Amino acid sequence: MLLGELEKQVLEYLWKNQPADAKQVYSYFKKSRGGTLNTIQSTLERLFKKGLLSRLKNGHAYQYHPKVARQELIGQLIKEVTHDFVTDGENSVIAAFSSLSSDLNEQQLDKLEAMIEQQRQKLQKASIT
Amino acid sequence: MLLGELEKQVLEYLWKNQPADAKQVYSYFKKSRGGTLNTIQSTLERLFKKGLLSRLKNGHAYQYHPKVARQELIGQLIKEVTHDFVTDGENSVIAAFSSLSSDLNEQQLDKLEAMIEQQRQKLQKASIT
DNA sequence: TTAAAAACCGATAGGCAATCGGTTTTTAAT
DNA sequence: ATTAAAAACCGATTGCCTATCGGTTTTTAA
Repeated sequence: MLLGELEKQVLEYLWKNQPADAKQVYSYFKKSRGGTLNTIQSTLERLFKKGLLSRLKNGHAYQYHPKVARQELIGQLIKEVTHDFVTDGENSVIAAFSSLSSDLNEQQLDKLEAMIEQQRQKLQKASIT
Repeated sequence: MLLGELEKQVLEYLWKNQPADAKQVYSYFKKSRGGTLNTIQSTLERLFKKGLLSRLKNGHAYQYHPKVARQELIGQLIKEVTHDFVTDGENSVIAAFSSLSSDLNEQQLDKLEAMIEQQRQKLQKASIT
């Protein structure tokens, strides 16, 4: 899934201000980047079609809600972008790690290990069931 | 950096058969997907412009070499695709992990921990110097 | 010197984000 | 009910990029 620049920015906005209608989103971007309400509307429409937003009529205007969380989207994007290069049983995270491990400092390594531990717990519980 | 389908496939080929000239690459793809030599040539040209390949004249034809390793490219792509969504001091790997950890089984967690340990060693050595 | 091989150039098709004018539909106020 | 405003909806355009390929120029080797 390719996300345009405006799409990304609108997503960010919605993660912080949810829900919002086109007008609200527009009033936020108007200052910084101009454009028309219509542009925001079709951007929201595109994000909706991509399944990244849900929407409900509230009065006359749609209220848009993010349908995926930031982390979730990041994960999805990583999977997509790596998919063709990640072979056999290799996992994207493993691939990501071996590519990017040199960017990590000790605190981040600690954090990662803590998360691994968490995941181990989950697997443990699942295996008992 | 957006990579087209053919670009990805050509890259894969070059990682396995390096170096190669357009003709060689073409003779490989000819069977499976048809097309003309020219298509392969301009694909190689595009990859070259993107800095993913280097090339040297050998006789009359360019010899193309991958300039980035697979892991390296994966890392680069992940960074790009996550860049806009990864905030403050958060690292892409960390973000990736929290999104994708549930995909990992015990063996993979082991592997990841081993890699973390490796990275710790590196940091250790670097801090001594 | 010349024929073949390869690079180079240019054009076209197709896909997608961004943009925006104009039309239709919906809503709410009179 | 009527109508004016608001919002959705539609369609067209621009710009960027990959893929594709015909044709021309350059290079090389016989």
